[in-house]
Amino acid sequence: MESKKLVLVDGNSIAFRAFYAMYTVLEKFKSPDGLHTNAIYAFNNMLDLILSKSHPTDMLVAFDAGKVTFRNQLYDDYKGNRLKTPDEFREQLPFIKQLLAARGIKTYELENYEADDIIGTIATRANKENYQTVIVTGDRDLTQLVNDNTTVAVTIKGVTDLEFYTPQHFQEKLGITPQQLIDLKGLMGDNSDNYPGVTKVGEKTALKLLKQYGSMENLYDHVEDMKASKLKEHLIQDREQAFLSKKLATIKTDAPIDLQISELTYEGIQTEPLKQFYQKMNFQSFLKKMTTGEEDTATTAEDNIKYIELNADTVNQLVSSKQPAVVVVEMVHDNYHTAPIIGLACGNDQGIFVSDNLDILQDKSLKNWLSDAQINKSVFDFKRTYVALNRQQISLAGVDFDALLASYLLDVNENSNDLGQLAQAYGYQNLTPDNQFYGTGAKLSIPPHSELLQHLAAKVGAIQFLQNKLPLQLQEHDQDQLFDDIELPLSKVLAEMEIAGITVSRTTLEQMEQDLDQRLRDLETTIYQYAGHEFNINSPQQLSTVLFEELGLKPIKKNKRGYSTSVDVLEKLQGQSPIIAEILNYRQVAKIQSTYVLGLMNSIAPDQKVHTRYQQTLTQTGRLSSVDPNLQNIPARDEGREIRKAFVPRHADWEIFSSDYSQIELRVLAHISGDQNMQQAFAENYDIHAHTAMRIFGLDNIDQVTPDMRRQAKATNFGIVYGISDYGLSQNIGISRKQAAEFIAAYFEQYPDVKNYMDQTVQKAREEGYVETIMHRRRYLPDIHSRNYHIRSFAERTAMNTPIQGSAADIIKIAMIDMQQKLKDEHLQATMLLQVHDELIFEAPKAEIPILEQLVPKIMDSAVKLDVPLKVESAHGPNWFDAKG
DNA sequence: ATGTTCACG
DNA sequence: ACGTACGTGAACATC
Repeated sequence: MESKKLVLVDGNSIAFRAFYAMYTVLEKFKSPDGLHTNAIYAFNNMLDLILSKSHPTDMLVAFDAGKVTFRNQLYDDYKGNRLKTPDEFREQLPFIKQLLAARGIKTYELENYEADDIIGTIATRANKENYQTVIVTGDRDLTQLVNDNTTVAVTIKGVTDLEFYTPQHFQEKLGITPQQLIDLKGLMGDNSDNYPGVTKVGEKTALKLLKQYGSMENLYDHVEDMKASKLKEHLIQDREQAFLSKKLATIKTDAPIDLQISELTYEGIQTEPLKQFYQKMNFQSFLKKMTTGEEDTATTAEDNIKYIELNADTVNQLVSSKQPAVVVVEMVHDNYHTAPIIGLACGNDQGIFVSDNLDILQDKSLKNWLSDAQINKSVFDFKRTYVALNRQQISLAGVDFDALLASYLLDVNENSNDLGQLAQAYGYQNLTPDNQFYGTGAKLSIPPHSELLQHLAAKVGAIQFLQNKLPLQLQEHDQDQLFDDIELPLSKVLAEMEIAGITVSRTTLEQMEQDLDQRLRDLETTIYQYAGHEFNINSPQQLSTVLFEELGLKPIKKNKRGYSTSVDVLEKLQGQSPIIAEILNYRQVAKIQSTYVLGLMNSIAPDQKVHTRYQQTLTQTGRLSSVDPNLQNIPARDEGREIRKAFVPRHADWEIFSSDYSQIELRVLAHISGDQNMQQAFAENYDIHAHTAMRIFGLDNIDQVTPDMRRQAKATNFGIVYGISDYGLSQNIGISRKQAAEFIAAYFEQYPDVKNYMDQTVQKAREEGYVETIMHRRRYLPDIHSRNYHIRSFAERTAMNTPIQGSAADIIKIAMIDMQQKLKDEHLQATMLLQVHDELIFEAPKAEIPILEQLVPKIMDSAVKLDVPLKVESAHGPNWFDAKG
């Protein structure tokens, strides 16, 4: 007999997962009549996956019928802590049912029962008729139904990443049988369904008890024999509660369902209705898949785009128009300071003009057109385009839209930095992503002439498409100012800083290299002597063998591969063996040598400068990052600081000048929380850490604060900014967790509105799905809804930290734009070279230093108006090392 | 390709 | 009951 295969889907649970899996694109997925479609889309993806994987003969999607079920009669507060489901989700449910109808899949719901019970009942009936059953759900509770004929697929991440529970897998994972799951839930309760279990019994304890006693019934039969303990008391105390919880956890297998298995036959799609449905939802990719019958191989169609080859004959047609245009400068490699340009594409009302012959860039009329500020232009990645054209002595002007910057502001997760991917995410299907078009790594190659030109033309098409979508969304997010007045102007400032570059003295580095090399040899010799043999000190694995096996030291911390040998571990081992100090020293010196001395030398350009690239569309908070090389993590403390001596001005008789914001993040916190006590401390220019110490230690006078108190208060201030936890603080300053908790409580008592800010921000993230900076920079935090404590807590700390870190980033960005303008207006030779989060670094003729000492702090102070003053400190010297106050 | 360690704010 | 400080990039070893 041919075996029958049944798929049962937990409709509400999967739909809910689908909604949050695509939460960040909520506003991008809308049907023409304004309906949100993200959950419908993701749900459909899941259906495609499960159908292609399981090939069912029969299928049913079960839904919850309403809020109240028989479980509420057993226990009033069942699911009592559930938040109201968002409207954007609820409006999609009826359409998911429509989708299922068009796909020929039965749905079912039943008054008074949950979808679980429908599934449990049908699965049980199917077992009797020799079906192979697969249950798809986001709810682990359903794994109690697992048996030899029933597999449960639980979503891990999103809705297409599934974990398949068979009896074996279940056993391996939990060490009990699927049937024991209800005993487990009875003992430990369930937070998300809001029923209690036994006090102080969690998963670990419950599993231990079940492995010993087998079932709750047997456990309670023998509970009196247990030796006296808190656990025993709790078990006895909560007996009734535990059995109630077990009952709540038990899925019905005999619900009164008037549906025969024979009615569940999967009929396959109803072509016309499904097509119409996709059209109504604007699901272009699903439509395409239907009509072409192709699988999901990026079915782009670049040849839909018409273009004209750009050459001496056609260039006049392009530049004759003053109409808005799109400009694309193509380079395959990341580093646009050095990458060869392989193509150019320009589009306007005259058509799309494309060339892979770079001689055209020497054309006078084209150059003038590109640098004409009166002609509005759109690009993807202004900074990259500007720097590349600058290498051809062309000063690109008139750019008023950058699709890369816009997409980043709309959603900081959208940082693939690829136009094709971005355009596809917004529904434009005519551009192949670059990694696919050119290949990656060893397979990277440039396709032949005509294909390349077609690809460039498609890029112009994609930018034109995005230009019609993204500005409206920026407006909806209230991000016009952030885009027009901050990110786009900043992009040019950064380009100029990168092009300027900072001079690095090769001879200084070579000298350091010699010295460090000798020291490394000496340290190696000593370490080998202590160890008794040679080994690779850089290998954590080999080092841990030497320390923890051969020398018999006690491991402190584990990591995935074995025992940790990180600094904090080694510091705790100090004194137990003389080898430790030598290793710590070796690590430090080796780091300086390999990353900074040798690494930096490798990135010095022929002009003796290093030209970093600032990533403007990468971080989740709005900060910049710096790559190739990273000039934002040059050592600033201890011995490594010496490296800064190699960073020098480009002319003799010039100096390096540096200004930094003092405690900008705490000042931002004082501002946005509105906390009067903290604001007053800044208004009076108190030593903020000492002042905090005085408050949390309950002292009357700041003179009573000891250095150690100040140190602890300082760490607490930092902790607050990071979204504090008692554990984190205790680790950082080496106190007990309880003490740390007391610190935090005292802190919040002294700064009550800081506490309010933290609570409100987390609440806002839950309600709106995102948090914002003072300039409306936005970060979505879908994990704030996670059922996983760890993931959720992380999102909560992020919610607290991001507005603080991100607003500080906003402020220095404004200061940079103002500063660059001021340098120009005042005709100063001084050049802004680097930004290190709260610090700006310049080079300038000595004669201009007194001017900068006035000007830079003034501009930085007045970048924004906060309820607390900003404070800027400056220093200067013959190199970066000496330009430190 | 991924994890560990360590440099910065 | 559980396991964490927030944001980055580079070198190196190991998979």
